[in-house]
Amino acid sequence: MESITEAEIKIMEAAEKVFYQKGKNGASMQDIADEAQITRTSLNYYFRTKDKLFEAVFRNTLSRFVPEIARLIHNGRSFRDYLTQLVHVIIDTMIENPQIPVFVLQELSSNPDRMPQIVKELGIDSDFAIDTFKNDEFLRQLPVDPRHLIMNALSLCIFPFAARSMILNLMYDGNEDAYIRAMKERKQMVPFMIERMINRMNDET
Amino acid sequence: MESITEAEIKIMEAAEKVFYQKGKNGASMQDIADEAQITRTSLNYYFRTKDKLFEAVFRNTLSRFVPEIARLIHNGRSFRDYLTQLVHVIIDTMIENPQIPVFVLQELSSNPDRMPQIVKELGIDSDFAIDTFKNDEFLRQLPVDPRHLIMNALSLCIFPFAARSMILNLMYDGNEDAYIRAMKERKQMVPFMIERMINRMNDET
DNA sequence: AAAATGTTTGACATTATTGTTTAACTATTT
DNA sequence: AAATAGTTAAACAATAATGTCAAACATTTT
Repeated sequence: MESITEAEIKIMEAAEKVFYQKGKNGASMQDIADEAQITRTSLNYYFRTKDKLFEAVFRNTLSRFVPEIARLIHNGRSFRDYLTQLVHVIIDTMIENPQIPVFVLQELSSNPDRMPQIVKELGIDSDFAIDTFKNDEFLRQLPVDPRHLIMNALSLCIFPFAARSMILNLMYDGNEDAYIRAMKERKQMVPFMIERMINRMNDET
Repeated sequence: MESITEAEIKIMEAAEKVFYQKGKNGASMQDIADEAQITRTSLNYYFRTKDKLFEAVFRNTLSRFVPEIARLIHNGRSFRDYLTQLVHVIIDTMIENPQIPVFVLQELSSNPDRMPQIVKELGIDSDFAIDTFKNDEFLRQLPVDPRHLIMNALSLCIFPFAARSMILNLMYDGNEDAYIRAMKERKQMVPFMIERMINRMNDET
């Protein structure tokens, strides 16, 4: 019976906190053990190596939103609907955990293979997704490359969290509530922009 | 006579390469010494500590685009012009050095104080910039919060480089030329979108 | 309660990393 | 060429970090 014990949960929470804050290499096993209030030896007992622990935390992080996105893709809704829903899932997740973007981007950049692997395991088959988009009649008649549309949606959702400290301090004067409020506004604004983008492009090109 | 020697340049180049690749904590002084083909002791001779070396590399990175942006702000052009130029500066810089976004965002997140400090030294006075925007008549009559506009412009420019490996592999099949071409397209597309954003918002709200 | 299983701890071994010192070496100045 | 300043390198010291082991301890099963 392989079930997740209380201790493991406590460790994962501590590890997540420390990894988010200090990054994979900046965090030591001792830091994490301290945060979890156990000895470092116990940490090794549960997760054997730092890399295994990191992988567990990373997978856990991705599992907060990747399965939802997988469902969106496989539900076969229209591209418009898909983008709108995607925006909501992403922004809601990031409001809960603003450090995710840097954490994920950092790992993606220093180890480009791990993430695609896990994403696949969590239910997103990139080939399937690409095929779906390629066969969407709506997309086929769009004068704008849908890849730009997807990039735009992701950019507009994720970047403001990736650059959180700068934006918070420079634009919102360190007022966290104002910052969060702005991020929530974006849940409406981004789909609106995407929509307008598609229409205008249709009009003018 | 404090001038930059050839050795220092060689070291900075090596350090930049290694820091970009492995991050501040992932990179060791030995890694950098190897890359620069000198002994680690020489490295310490020139830069004394790892943190000083990192700071030098970080400042050097910022100096590639921050002064240009500072000039844009102080030239007192209209907000529209400013955003358009900003987009060009950023995308051009990132095409030259796609690893900058993750490098900077990582440091910004783990050490939020260093960057604002250096940015100021490189000529951007954030208070001045904010005042300028606050007094722009065009902005005052806009129905959309200009902070969102700035966030949007930055997001659309920077994120596609921050998530480079994912976008390259999933959307452009690993074809670097196609990826670069797409990024160049965005130099036109992003200002166009910002423009449309402003107009449509005016029309409909 | 004896046995078996699971968990915690302290001690250990190993390696990686950083920064310093001292001596050798090189180039430049006087 | 003697002296000076600048550079390199080997050796050293100190610490930090990882992973393993065996013994102690606790909990559950038989």
